[in-house]
Amino acid sequence: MSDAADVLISHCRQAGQRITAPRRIIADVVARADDHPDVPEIYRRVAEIDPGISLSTVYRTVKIFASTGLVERHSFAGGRARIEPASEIHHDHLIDIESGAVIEFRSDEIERLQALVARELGFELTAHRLVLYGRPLARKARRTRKP
Amino acid sequence: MSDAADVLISHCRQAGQRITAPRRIIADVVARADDHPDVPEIYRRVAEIDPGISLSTVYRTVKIFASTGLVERHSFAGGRARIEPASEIHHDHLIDIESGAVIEFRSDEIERLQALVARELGFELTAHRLVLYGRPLARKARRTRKP
DNA sequence: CTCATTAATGAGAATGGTTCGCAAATGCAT
DNA sequence: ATGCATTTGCGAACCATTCTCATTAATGAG
Repeated sequence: MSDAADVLISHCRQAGQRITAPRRIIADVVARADDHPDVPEIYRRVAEIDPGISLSTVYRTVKIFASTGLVERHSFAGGRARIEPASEIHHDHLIDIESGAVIEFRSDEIERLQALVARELGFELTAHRLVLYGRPLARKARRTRKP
Repeated sequence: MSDAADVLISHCRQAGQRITAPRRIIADVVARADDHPDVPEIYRRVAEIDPGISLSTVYRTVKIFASTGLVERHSFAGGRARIEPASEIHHDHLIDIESGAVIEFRSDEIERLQALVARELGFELTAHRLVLYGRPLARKARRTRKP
């Protein structure tokens, strides 16, 4: 049981939610996920630990976690929501269009400009979603192999 | 029949697609839409003109238009794809979290930084999606009513 | 203009993610 | 321990989207 999972369950308790076995397991699976799984995938992982837990419960629990802000629901592609444990530091995503891999990044400069743009439009920026799509550059100057 | 619709159908023809009555109508509805409707909504508008056109056909036709690049499919919120006729000049979107309204904007500065960030990560930026969410600022200096 | 060819359509079924409703099971304060 | 409100599991329901397939229609050749 990771500490991140502990944080999730303790927040649950503070929110007046009951701590149940399914929630512990789902918290653990979500907390240790580093690959932005969608809910069906989380369900698969949860099922490996306890096959009795229903898909509904996974959806419900993920929704609860998301409402505490400790877990984020993104929607990169076709409909399904992809989940990640929220980190203190905000980041955006870059999708490798060849492999589908999700790379996290952060640019304070871009963040700053976003707030600025929003303000110019007469809005207070409350959230944003930035996803870049890119093709890996031919890496001629790589230094992981000898020449 | 707007000229934008004409552009759509002529592109269709050039792509070897047949020009049919349903496609003409759907092209017209999409071309004159300025509010990012989703497909079911486009279907509703199409049905007002010709109730015989099926939802399947609307989906198929929108997909064709999207493949020509003349129409864009965004996914701002829960699952459904929202459609807009593509303009020459790229823009991003700001969502008014109170009204749900979609405001279009453009920031060359942000665009430039995105390409830069991608390159630093070892990618050639091929596309991006930026959506800002904001709350309207209290407009103290409004001048639409007298004091 | 007529035909044959072949793509497009309509209607409905199928899919896949997500939510709902409800009876049965369970956490938790007492 | 016990009662009761919260959760769960299961299946049905939903919604957007895609697929199937028989029927219809657009297009190019003659």
